[in-house]
Amino acid sequence: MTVDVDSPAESGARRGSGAVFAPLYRQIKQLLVASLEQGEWKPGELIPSELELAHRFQVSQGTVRKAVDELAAANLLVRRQGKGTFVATHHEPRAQFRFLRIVPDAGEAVPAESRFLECRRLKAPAEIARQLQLKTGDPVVYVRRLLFLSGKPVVLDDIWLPGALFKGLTSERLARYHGPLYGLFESEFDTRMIRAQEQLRAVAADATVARLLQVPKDSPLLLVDRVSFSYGDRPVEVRRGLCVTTAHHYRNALY
Amino acid sequence: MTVDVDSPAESGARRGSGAVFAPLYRQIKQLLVASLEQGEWKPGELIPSELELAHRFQVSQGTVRKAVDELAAANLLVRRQGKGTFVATHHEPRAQFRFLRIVPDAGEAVPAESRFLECRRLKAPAEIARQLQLKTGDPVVYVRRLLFLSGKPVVLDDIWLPGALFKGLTSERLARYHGPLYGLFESEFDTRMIRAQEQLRAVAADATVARLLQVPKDSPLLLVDRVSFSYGDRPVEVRRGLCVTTAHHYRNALY
DNA sequence: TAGTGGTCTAGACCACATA
DNA sequence: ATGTGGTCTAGACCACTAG
Repeated sequence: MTVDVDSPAESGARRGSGAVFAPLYRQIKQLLVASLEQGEWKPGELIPSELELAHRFQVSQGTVRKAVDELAAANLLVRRQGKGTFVATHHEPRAQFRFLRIVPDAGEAVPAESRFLECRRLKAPAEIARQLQLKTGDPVVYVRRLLFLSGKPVVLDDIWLPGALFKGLTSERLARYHGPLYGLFESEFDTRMIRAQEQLRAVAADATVARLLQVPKDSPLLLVDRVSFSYGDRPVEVRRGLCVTTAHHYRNALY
Repeated sequence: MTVDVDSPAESGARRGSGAVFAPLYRQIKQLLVASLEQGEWKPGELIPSELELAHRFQVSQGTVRKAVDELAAANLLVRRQGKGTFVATHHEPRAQFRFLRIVPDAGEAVPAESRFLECRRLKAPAEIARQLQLKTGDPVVYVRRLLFLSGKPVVLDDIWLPGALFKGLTSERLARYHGPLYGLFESEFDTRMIRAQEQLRAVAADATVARLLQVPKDSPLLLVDRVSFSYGDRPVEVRRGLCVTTAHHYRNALY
């Protein structure tokens, strides 16, 4: 399910040898991930057919299929019968709500609208640096934005990104863009968010936050601390969201 | 992934006919779920081998394998190489943390301890009845309990269960039991929780809750509204948890 | 040694999309 | 008509478990 880096993974595809540390299809999977990471196929693009990949890697179609199956289950690839297999993208509407879990209590989920309040470079505080696997003081981009749902401010996000990856990111660039933030990141900065880990807590609104979210001071807010990862489990975003949950909630499914 | 009820599902397993509404392996899957639901194999028990099931259903081993794969992915079955395939159970430690998402900010997840405050029968309020797909006034069992982590009260749960399914459930029965609640439900009441849907919000503690959780009145608490489902997407539990998130948090993974 | 799930293959046919 | 993924089969062999 996850994007494991679970073995040395030789390139030689020998059948059932025993000297190989991972099953063939896992090796194929890692080769495909490597191609995705290196940008051989961009988000939204068609990848080669199963038969073509089978020839390339000198394995049977069934083995490629199993590798692709796992990548599709992990939302890295999307299969479309009759058309082919595509690299998943944060631009397709289907992917919108994978990382946006705040939905209205009643009615349909509505596309969110962003207002960017701040965007500036700064030296990473210790805690942020740790989470991004950087050194304290390394350059990071800091973004503060308000998320509006049905015209009401609902979420205040503070976002930290590694400066090295997001060089051209500015207030103007953000203001011009409309759509999911992760879409922008993948199109303009070659950084694709694959998975994220979140910690949720309830906190009281301080004066500044209360003003921005138009709620009374000390109102209970849902705090969502997120670290997002790209290929190879590299952390590439720290996000701290404060959500008003009077008319919205965070939805989750347990299996 | 989910336990779909996605077709009329004939029992006849004819190969690639076209008159059949679901692929063979989906039909097999539904037949397996039916056997689980009817208790042919109990939680923790070994189910027949793939070859045996293939003979029973008159399909190839590969088709059974695909059906079992999906059921294992949905956590209904557990495969153990060399031993066989087992019915998943809430008793095995592996399953504990699937439905308990509250973990300490630091240190390892510790087994939770329950103190039951109340357990009584009552007529279902409208909202609870709706969520349990009962009629208002139908009998339900109401349970209130405190969850302790490392000796501290952390979660106050209010739980509603269909009275028809939980006839013998009493305070004494609960007090005697140690372990996960869903383990008790599956062993003693033949009701297995398969999946759940949650809504999270931040709220302020009222006087009663504050006293029970040993926090100041109006402290921000994490409210977790859960509906749990058994086989066939039958709702069988409504749970409303209030969590102190000063030293703990709700953890979640996004893919 | 025997039985189980796990991997891999090769080939057939179906369902869907496009030209 | 062609090419894609989706399903199904049959058979071989591997890895793990237990008697």
